[in-house]
Amino acid sequence: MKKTFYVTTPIYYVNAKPHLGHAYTTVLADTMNRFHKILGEETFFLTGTDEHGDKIVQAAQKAEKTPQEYVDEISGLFKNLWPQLNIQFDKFIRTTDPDHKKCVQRILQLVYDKGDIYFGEYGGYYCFGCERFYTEKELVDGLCPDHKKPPTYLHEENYFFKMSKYQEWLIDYIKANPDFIQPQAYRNEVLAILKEDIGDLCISRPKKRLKWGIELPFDKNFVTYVWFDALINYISAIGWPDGEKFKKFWPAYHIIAKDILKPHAIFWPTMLKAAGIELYRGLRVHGYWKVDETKMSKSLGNVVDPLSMKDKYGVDGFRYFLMREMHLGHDGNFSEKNLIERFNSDLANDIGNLFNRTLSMISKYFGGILENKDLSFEPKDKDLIKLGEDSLKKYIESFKGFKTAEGLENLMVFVRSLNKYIDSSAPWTLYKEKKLERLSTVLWLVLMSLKKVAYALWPVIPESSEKMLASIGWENMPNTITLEDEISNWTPWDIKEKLPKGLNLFPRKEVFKEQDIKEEKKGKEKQDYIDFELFKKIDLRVGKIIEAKKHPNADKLLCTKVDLGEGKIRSIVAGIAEYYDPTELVGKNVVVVANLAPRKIRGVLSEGMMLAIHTKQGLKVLTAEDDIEQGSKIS
RNA sequence: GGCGAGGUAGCUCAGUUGGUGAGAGCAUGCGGCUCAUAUCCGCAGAGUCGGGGGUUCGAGUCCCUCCCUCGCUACCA
Repeated sequence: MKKTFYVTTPIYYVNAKPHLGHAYTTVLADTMNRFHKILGEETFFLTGTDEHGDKIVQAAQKAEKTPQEYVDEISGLFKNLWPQLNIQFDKFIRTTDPDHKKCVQRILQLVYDKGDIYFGEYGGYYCFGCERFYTEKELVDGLCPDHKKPPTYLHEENYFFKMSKYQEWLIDYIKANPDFIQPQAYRNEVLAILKEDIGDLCISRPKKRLKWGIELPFDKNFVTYVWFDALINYISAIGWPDGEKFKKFWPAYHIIAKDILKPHAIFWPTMLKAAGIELYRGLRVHGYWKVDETKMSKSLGNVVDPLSMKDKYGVDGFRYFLMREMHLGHDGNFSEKNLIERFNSDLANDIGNLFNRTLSMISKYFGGILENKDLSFEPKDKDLIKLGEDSLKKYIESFKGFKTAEGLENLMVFVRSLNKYIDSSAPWTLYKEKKLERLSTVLWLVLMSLKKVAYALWPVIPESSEKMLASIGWENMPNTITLEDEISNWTPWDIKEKLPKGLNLFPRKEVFKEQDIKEEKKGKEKQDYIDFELFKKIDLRVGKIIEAKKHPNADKLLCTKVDLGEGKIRSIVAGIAEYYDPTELVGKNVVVVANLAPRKIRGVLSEGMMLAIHTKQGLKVLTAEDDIEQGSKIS
């Protein structure tokens, strides 16, 4: 039976336009999918959209549409975008698909019947504007990121998944399967998270507040929330439990960005375990693309939309850069300058020119057809063959590990050596000296090498790869021979028609001028400052401490009452218990950030921040002279 | 504050269990070729391998310490 390969991207939330990050993840998945195709495997590639939740409902209202109309529209944007990047998915799943909903409910019921879902109380920060809970991490400076207002702490009853029950098992599993989560750094991170109590997972929302979701099969008053909906797409898409595709393709490789590591590395395996479903095969985690901010600054007038890069440099130029420049697990830096340099050196100068010069010679010396197929290799030819096979093998190994940058570098070693080989063989001299037999051997060897290079590049730059293969008279497109077999296949093929005189797939691009680079540097220096407007936003005031006591539930914190002369007394929690006795603080005039967002600290509300000086001896609260009026503004 | 990952040529990165003068590509400079997209090939310069200390006959590679970056986390606010 054919080996199978199943790869997924996350399903993308339909409240935002696709950006560079989405594009990278999906191109990587497509590249991996195509790579396994040319390894001769039967593959399946899933992507899609995540369409439930409040944010969608609100966005729909704004657009004066029903949620369904709204998600239909945005989901379509994603679905139609990918083909423009030559991304060929096998299925595009939407969490509003009826099949998906049924599948989610079936799994919920299964886990519920098993006793791993219970009803309990939930408390969290709730924003009435958004009609949703936020985790502390999602809050920006203690405020709802959308409404910039402090959330309210609410209790309500909900359903929970007994995730903690599987914590020990998961630790053992990850330790026993080093390949399960990669790269290593993220595996370590997951193990670190698992050292602490992961708790149980709240999986529902009452319908009275959220209707746009999948109803719990065992309680009509609730819908499921986020993870029991979203993660299950990976198996609902292929027809769990009885579907043929599920039987054939599961388990999958999941590609994700590092921001959703925890749900995929912890929630999802425990969910699968609880449902008695085989775990996924591997999780592959990549970093972020940083986009050079100065390039995007308005003052320079050179704002760059990364997706427009494909229009400027072609789909393949863009895809190549993404795959070549991002080292799996690390953050990458996206800049047009780097893209141009990479495009010119690898694609235009090395690969493109190599194809062009070879075709040109075959055309000039043999009228476009290499007839002599009776080749005899000299030692230097055999060296080239050895080197080519080695580099292609390394390429395959790297790609199997999702390390595209490393793989492409290995392939470039072969490409460079081909340019060297042409130079040292000097076909133009052979031609002058009429050594036509040797000349045809040299050109065949280069041509056969080019076939391998073009073939190996198909996963990354499919369109160009196909053009390259066609240009050298090899019309048998991928799937007729596996890449691994092709590596050691050094037999000439029939060239039926004259090969073209040249092939200019990647015309060189203009390099950035020095001027631009200097301006870029100038912009960078500016970033180290904050502007005056920003400073003005900070409201510093003098306040008198009228009461101070230890925090009931924390060693390092003091709870104080501070009078800012505004008619009400503020409660401020300060992390200075190690340095001050509560009594010695009372009566002091201190400096307070008056407009800092309120926040609960270990259960006590803090409505401001007391400034303090970090001295070698410890913290010293910044004080003002005693006769200064409370509420005085500092600037 | 704790844990983890890093800090190697201008840039992106390799450097096996410590051992011949520290590497590759890109970028820079010089030279060569002419089939080719001013492309290709060769040569060269450049690095106190984050700082300091230690173990060792010998350390980028082990130990300690400090500094910096990133991630996670916390009784930071």
